[in-house]
Amino acid sequence: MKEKRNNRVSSFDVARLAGVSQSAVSRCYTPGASISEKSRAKVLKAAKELNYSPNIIARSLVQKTTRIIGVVMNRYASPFYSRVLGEFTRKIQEKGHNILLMNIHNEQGVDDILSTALQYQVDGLVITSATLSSTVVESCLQTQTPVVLFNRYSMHNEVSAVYCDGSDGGRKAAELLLPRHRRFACIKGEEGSSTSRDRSQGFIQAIEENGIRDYLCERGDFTYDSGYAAAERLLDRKDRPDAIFCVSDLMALGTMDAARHKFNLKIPEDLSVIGFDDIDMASWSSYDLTTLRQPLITMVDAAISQLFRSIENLDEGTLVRKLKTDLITRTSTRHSP
Amino acid sequence: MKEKRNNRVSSFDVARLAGVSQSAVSRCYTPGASISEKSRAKVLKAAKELNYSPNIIARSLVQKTTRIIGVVMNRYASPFYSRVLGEFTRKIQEKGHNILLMNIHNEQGVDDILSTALQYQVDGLVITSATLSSTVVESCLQTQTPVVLFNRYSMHNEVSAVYCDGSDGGRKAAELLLPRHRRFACIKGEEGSSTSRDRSQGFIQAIEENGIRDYLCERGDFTYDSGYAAAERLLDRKDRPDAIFCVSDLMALGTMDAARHKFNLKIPEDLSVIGFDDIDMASWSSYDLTTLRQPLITMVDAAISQLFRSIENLDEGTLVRKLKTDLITRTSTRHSP
DNA sequence: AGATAAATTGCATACGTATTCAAAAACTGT
DNA sequence: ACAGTTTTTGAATACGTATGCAATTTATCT
Repeated sequence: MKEKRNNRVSSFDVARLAGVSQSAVSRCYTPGASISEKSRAKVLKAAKELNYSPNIIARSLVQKTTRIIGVVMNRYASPFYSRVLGEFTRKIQEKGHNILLMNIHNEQGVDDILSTALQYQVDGLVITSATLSSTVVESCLQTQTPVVLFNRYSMHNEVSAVYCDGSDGGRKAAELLLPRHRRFACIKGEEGSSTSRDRSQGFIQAIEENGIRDYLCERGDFTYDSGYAAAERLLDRKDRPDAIFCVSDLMALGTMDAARHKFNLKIPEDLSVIGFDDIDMASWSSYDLTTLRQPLITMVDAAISQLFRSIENLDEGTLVRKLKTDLITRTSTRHSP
Repeated sequence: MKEKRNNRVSSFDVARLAGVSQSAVSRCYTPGASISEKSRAKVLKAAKELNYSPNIIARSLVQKTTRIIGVVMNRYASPFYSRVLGEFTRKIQEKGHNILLMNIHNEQGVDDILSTALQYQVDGLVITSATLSSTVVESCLQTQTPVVLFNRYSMHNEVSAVYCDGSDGGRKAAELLLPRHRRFACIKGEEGSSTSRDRSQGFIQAIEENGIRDYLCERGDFTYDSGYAAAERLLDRKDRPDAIFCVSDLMALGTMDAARHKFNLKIPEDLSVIGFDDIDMASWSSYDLTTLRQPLITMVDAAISQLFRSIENLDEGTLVRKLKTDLITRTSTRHSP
């Protein structure tokens, strides 16, 4: 079976029909190339007749540029990352490039995925969900493929990155809660997650600096359900917390639902909850969640412009940009006005 | 500036280092090709030393297959479509293919987007958010690019499609609500949306068949905010409805929040709300929304397997699959047990 | 018109791989 | 050891485009 389709029309076909050379038809599709109006007209007419359009794969081979950006993600079921992806595609398409979307399922397949991205000769790489092995970094350097990490950063600054200061965000959360609460808790994400680590560390450090040592910690995996479950464990205790910081909004929403519907607690009277991200749902009136907003648009802008600077002028160095979160106070927390 | 990078290592480089021909190194990466263990070892050693891996773009040119599937979407901020996208990427990657993600912003740019997808010589096309112009259909036929529409269908069955029976879903919603309610309303999506049209028609037809004529209609755009706003308009009336069918869950959630927090209504005592999709949030305990579940996994499976059947064996015809929704009854509606 | 400059054209080649084909090498059984 | 068979090999070519270059045409100016 599987007959190869050789019925694609090539530039030679339209050249023959138009009575010009193949070069001419190519030049017709190359902005700024030297071609007379007369030939252009003939070519376009023939092209339309045959329904021709240039084969980008072949073009990429000779031009050594595919106009493809690899975007590596995982869990974009998450509202935050699904908006991030939306912004990236919008911006990248605006720049006349296209997106090879690569999903990472288990952290161990990362190298394979990135290597196939490189095999597709992508012009650049956006990575939101993986730490790069040194092998991969080396491959990117060798092939001179610009890379920008999004909400990740590498310890040694050998690759560009844009991310949010999670530690500072956690600290802001603590500072908001400290005055009016007594028993603090934190719901973190997976052990290996750097974002979870930074955010919770900032929070914990700040409350420890205020002499508080007996705070509680639970772990989730950034999902609503895991937040709900973690909250159940916390609120079941007799020394239940009266303030919970969740390292993601989704877990915070789960926490609120557990508190209200399973434990019949009033928010914020009995319990303050604070999240991280500022996803759409945080502002829904059922939740009205106080949270640390990641400046999503700014972050994507920064990542994209850094990436394209590197693409257009390869000898530029790496750049790491750390942005601050904005504290968005809503009614899920008790706090001074 | 913009120096072309000619430092990529090619099969010739590793051939030279390994002391074999370029053909040999190519065969090393072609499963089933005829090559001795001895040469293979030499090649792999050299390849590793030079950190070589084959250029898929060049390979695609000769093999006439890119192993790329174009996926065309819009508004994947929406939880439903972001899960759809997640499933598609997972399945497509499992099959050893990759995804060219194309976002549609305004319905008029569709042709451009699809035509660039074709220029990239994609092996197949999944389209979730656009109706195809006849020009595009023709291009796909000419290039023999398999296409499958997702939650869209074309009137003339000339292209494969997988979608959900929206009309039947709307009817089920009506049947659930009819016994215990008196004033019905429907919140639709944009005028041009076929999914909105089917779902609302099914609903309206069913209640009309029961002799009810004075139902209300409002329009949103599938978002939470638009659902909230539409509900405000409905609930502000003195003849306010006691049952609202929304053609998407997100609008239903907005409706619930408006009812509860702006109008202080009890759900379901004062108002029943029913949605469509069964997104994650529908089952959150703050909402517990009755809804019509689209069998997302089944739908994606069907779409993928149809697509790959066409890819592997081009002479297969088109196939249209219409699936049924499942009514998921939760506590946002009054209904018989 | 003629000389010169400028724009256009087609030829040939390169991009990096897969693959056909004929030649060479490695086996097989006697 | 030898003819016959199978496996492996490298040279040559194709894929569809862009582009450097020399040749040709067209425009410009006196």
